[in-house]
Amino acid sequence: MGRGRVQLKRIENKINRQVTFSKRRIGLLKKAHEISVLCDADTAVIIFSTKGKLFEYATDSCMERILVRYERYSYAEKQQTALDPEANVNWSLEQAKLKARLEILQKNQRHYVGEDLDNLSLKELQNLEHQLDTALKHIRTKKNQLMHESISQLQKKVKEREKALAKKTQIDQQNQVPNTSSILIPHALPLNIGGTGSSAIEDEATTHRANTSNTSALYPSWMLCHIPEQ
Amino acid sequence: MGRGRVQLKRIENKINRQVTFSKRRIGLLKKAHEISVLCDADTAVIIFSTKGKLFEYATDSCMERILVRYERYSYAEKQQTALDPEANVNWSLEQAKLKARLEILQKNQRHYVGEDLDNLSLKELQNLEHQLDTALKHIRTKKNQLMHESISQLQKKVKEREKALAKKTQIDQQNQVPNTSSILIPHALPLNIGGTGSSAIEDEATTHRANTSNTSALYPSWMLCHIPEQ
DNA sequence: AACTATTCATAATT
DNA sequence: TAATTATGAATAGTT
Repeated sequence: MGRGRVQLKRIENKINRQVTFSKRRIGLLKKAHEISVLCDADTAVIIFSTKGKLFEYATDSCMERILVRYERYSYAEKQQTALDPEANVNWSLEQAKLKARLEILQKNQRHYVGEDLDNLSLKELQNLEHQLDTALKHIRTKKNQLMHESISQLQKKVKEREKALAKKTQIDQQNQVPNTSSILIPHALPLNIGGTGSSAIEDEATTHRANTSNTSALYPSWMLCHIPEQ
Repeated sequence: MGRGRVQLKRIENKINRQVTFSKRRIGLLKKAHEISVLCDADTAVIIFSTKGKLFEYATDSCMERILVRYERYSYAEKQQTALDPEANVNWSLEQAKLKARLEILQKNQRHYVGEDLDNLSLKELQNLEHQLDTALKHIRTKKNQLMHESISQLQKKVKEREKALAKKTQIDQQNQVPNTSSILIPHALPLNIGGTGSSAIEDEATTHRANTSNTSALYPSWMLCHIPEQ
């Protein structure tokens, strides 16, 4: 990368090594974060510089959780881990971190339902507004999609019934039973599946705007972490 | 990288996610090795796939050494002593509960930002829509309130300055220095305070954000640790 | 699994 | 120390 190919051996020039370390460290942590988010992976990176300074990344900012998971994974080979006093420490740390995260999430949650707004700045309020606006657009898009699907299905059913009735009528007539007075002719269904008082058409207009809007870079990425699928 | 820009969010397509995971996993481990060799750093990478499979890299292939070093480095945070085994059980139970709550909250959180909507029913979508709609109203009310407050303050300041200038002018005239041509007469502020769309204040905030943080849009905040290495 | 068209990362340079 | 730039690497989408 950069000017010229790079040899995979220790950079002897101290300055260059330091500079390269800084750059690559950032790159490595960034990529760890990316695979974590993109691929739903639990990732931890630990880097000690030559001088012993620590840099780290962990999915959800919770290194201990991943390290515990790591230790547990290789538990089969080391039966002692569970009895190790240090494991206890890890547990309590994990506990504290979980609680902290819970609190943050709960606080955010309240913001998302429009509560506890008093301590927010104008800028924060604007961010929140934008975020919810975007979310609403997504939701309405999805809702519309579902409604259209269900309408299509209903219409399909109606047509089927219409056909069946027509056929039956024909048969009845052939059988010289010309009693058609009781045949029910289906009409178009009176569909008015509105959302929050707004009409479907209005929603659709909103939807189109949603499709073109940019949603990335709005949320703090940690808060959006997915639920592990296992 | 590759065809088109990639946005930092979970890849929903399972196949694509799996493929990307394989590729990026290799890339990440390779880069970990490179920084390790080039910059003489002690590096460890742990990756759990969605399905729980473990992948790892450690300088000199000795993960335990690095993990021990890590624990030692952050030992200051863990002053807690070992607990009796009974407490341990309770803790793990507590842990499980916390995690369950966290997962629920996280799932909700995603809904609140308009993601992961695929498994929701029409009714759930409508509820969500209503909830967010209400929240948005609260938020906008609060925002408007804040903006009005700040406007009042600004107008107050303007008036004060107006007064001061008027006074000074008077004094100048009394002192036979009739130079009033350069006096700036403040006008009413051009205020255009809308709800959602494009208010002057909103635009200004946005502009400011763009100017000051064009790098932090690219890198998550944790990555922007500008502490130079000692 | 192999192949590009692109974007990204970064070594060298300023 | 911080930008800029030329260049090699990584990789998303495709076959």
